[in-house]
Amino acid sequence: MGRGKIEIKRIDNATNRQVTFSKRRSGLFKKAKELAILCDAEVGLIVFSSTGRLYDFASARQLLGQQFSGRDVKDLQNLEDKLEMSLRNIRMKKDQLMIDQIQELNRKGSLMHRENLELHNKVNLVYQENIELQRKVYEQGANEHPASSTVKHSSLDTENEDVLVNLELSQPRSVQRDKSETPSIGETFVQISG
Amino acid sequence: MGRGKIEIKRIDNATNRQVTFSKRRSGLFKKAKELAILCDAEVGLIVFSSTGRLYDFASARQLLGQQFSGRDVKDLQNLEDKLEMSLRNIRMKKDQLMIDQIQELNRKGSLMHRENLELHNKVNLVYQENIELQRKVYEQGANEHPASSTVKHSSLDTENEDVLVNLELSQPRSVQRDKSETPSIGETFVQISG
DNA sequence: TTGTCTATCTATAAGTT
DNA sequence: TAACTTATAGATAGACA
Repeated sequence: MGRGKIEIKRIDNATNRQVTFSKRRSGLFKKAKELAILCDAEVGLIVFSSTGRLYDFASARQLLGQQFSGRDVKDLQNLEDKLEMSLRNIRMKKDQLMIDQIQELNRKGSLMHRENLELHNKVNLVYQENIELQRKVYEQGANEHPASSTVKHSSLDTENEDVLVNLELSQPRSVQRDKSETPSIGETFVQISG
Repeated sequence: MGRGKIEIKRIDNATNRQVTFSKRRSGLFKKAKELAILCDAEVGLIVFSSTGRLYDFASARQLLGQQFSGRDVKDLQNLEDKLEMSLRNIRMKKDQLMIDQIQELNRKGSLMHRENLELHNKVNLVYQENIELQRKVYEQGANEHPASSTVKHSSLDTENEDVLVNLELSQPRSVQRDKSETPSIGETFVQISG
């Protein structure tokens, strides 16, 4: 229904596909609503785009199953079975997703922990170096300007254990990255839901 | 989209409504399928006519929820909740329907039982009458043709209890009647599913 | 009822902004 | 990218078989 006739097969061009999806989806929902009104029918429609977005419609402002006076037991049993199977599938998928994400979080957590240990060692080294430098500066200063010794100890002057704990508990920056992108060390956080 | 434009409101004429339902339903399902194919989307469509007939379509030959790699946990939780509520509603409706039908069966069963008792009494009466008649015939025959006494006892010549049991266990004729029609006594059977 | 016909209305593909 | 435009394909209301 347009300038040209199109074959009914997956549209290759992603942009065209998205545009057509948007147009046809709104057309479909419109027609579903019209059918419900014109013919006094119950209509339920659910659409997932290929990118995972959800669109749905149910006539009569009520969930499936709130008015089935006309249905017989066999039909209802059938519907119940289908819904139960869908429910099982969705639960499984959801559980798997959560398990995956927990594993991923654990993996990245342990990476971060290793990174923290390394940073801790680095800090320790720099700290020792610093003390050494300060000592030298102090000795030099004592020789040349005995009265102007003002180089203070920095905040690094704490227990090593404290430094490590602070690093582990630090808040992640807000992340919204493509999953396929390889995260650099120090950006290993995962969001549970979108 | 036809000879005239129509307003989107319930079609009053039942015949027109049915015809329009049939046409538009097939159009809707066609478009749902096209959307699924053209745009690589998951589409689920379910329609109940006002007379209670069910039509449905789900893309990709699988039940809702068998391929949701792209979905996040929040969406799936949402879907799970909706399906669970639908399931509860359908179960309740089904259970109520079955309870109603069991009650109806009990009611009609007790009617039948009463009817059987009455029939039993009637049979008893007729049987006694029969015995009386046979006796008279025998006495008459003995007077006129002593050698030709051939009137036999019929199959009614059984224990009363047996007669009653047989009546209660008799097979119903096949019934497919409108529920609103008042059944005559002796046709009080109910079908569980259509 | 169920299908066919066809004038007319609607949806939309491709193009434009 | 999203919103308009427009020519054309597609859907369908009403009539009839």
